[in-house]
Amino acid sequence: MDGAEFHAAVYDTVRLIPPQKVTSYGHIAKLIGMPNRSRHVGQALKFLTAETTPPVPWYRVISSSGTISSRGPGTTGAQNQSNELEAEGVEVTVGRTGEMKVDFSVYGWFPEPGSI
DNA sequence: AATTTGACTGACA
DNA sequence: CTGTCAGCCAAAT
Repeated sequence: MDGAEFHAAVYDTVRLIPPQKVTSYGHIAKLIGMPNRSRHVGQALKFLTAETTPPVPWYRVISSSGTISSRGPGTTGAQNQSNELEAEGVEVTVGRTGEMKVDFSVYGWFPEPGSI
């Protein structure tokens, strides 16, 4: 599997995430069959943002601790991501420091590899 | 060619 | 709760 196939595998897996559900980078990597490529999942996702067909719901992928990665100062990305999630009906908890969290016990999606 | 970076994770203090 | 450390690897510097 080369870089392009890795990208395609990530996109396909992200598209499998059901509405109103979220999962983590590490689990995406696991589903692909490469549990130690969590960082590259993030790299593949940042390369998106452009309109793809069909679209990739990248905003349903967050860190394993249930928090949305801030990626840079300002209200870029992360704020938009929480907006998208709330639009889907996912409850996003925001603390006083701007921390954005999603309750995995309610919205988490972690199927076993091979069950999909 | 060598070093650093990064939308990460898990374990531990 | 916060912070540190090690493991991971393609891409960027």
